[in-house]
Amino acid sequence: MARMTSPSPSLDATQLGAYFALIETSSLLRHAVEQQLREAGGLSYVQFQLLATLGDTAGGRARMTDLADGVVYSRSGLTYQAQTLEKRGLVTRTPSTDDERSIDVTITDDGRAVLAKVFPGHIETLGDLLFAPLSRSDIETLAEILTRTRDHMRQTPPRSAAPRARKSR
Amino acid sequence: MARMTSPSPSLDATQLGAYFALIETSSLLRHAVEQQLREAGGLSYVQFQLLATLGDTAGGRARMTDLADGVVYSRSGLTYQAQTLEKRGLVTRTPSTDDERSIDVTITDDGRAVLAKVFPGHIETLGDLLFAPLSRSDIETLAEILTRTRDHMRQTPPRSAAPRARKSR
DNA sequence: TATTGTTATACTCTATAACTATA
DNA sequence: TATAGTTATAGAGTATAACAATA
Repeated sequence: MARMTSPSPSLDATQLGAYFALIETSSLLRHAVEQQLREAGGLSYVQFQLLATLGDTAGGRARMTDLADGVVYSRSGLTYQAQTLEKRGLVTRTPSTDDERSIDVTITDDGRAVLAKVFPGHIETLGDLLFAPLSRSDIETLAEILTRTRDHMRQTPPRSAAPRARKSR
Repeated sequence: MARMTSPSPSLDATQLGAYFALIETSSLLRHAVEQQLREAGGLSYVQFQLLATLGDTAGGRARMTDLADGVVYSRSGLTYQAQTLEKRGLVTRTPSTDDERSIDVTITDDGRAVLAKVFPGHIETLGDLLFAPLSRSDIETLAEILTRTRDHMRQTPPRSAAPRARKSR
C-alpha cells in the first residue's frame, strides 16, 4: 500500500506553478497551432512534425524508425501516419537499399508545397501566442532551460520498471 | 495567395529552439504522466485534471462550464468526460439550485481516494522528469515566463477571425 | 435571444498483439 | 534471436450540429 519511494509528499508553490503553466501553455499553443495547420493544409500536428522533419533531412528522406523519434510513441502509430501521408501523395515509401528490412520515407514536391503553404500561418501563430509577451532574453532563457529538461527526459528510461501497481478494476 | 499579414518569413534559431523544446518537453512529460495515471488509477490526463480541479474548489464542486476552462475545448467533450467519471462513481452531477440550466459536478469520496492514490507517483514522475535537471532558480524563472505566456494566451481571442483560408480539398 | 448542457454521429488517433521478413 | 515494419482490431477521445430547457 505504501509506495515509500518518494519522500516528498507534495510540490511547493513554485513547482506547481511551473508545472501548471507548462502544461497549459503547451496545451493552448498546440490547440491553436493544430487548428491553423488543419485549416491551412489539412494536416494534423503529428503529420506536420513528420513532414517538417523530413523537409529538414538531407534528401528529404529518413528511415521509418528514425522518423518516429520524439514524435510518435508506437510503431503502428507511425505506420498509420505514414500511410495517411502517402495516400495524399505527400511522401513516398520505398524499401531501403542497404537494409532490406527498412523503409525510406521521402517527402514529395507536393509535400513540400503543403509545408510551404502552411508555414507562414504557423509562424504567425507562434509569434502571436508564444513569443508576443516574451523578450529576447526570455526566449533565450526559455530555450536553454527547456532544452536541458528535454535532453534529460530523452535520456531517462521509460519507467516500465515501476512499482507495478496492482491493476485497479 | 499571399498572406501579407506577417513580415517575418521565419524564426531565428533561438525561437525555433524554444518552440521545439517546449513542444517536446511537454509531449514527453505528458506521455510519461499519462502512463503513470493510467497504471495507478485508470485515469486519463484530462480526467485527472478535472478531478484535481474539483478537489481544489470549495466543497469539491463546480459548474460544468467553469470546469471546462483550460482543460477541454468543447462542450460535448466535457459532457463525455463527466459521464465517464460519474459512471465510475468519482463525481456526481446534480442540477444547480440557483440556475436551473446549470449542472453542479461534485467530487465524491471515491474520487478523492483515487486522487490520493495517484498523487505520490504523479509527483514522483514530475520530480524525476521535469524538475531533476533544474535548479531552484531555473524553476522560478520557468514558472514566471510560462505564466506570463499562458496569461497572454488566455486573453488572446481564438483566431476565428483569421484570413479564412480556402478549405483545401 | 442567449446560455447551459446533452445526444447522435462520425472521425482521428493510439496502442496491443500477432504476424512477416530480413540481419 | 533481434530488428523493421505491417495488419487487425479495439478503444479512447474529439468535434459538429441538432436539440431541449431555462434565463
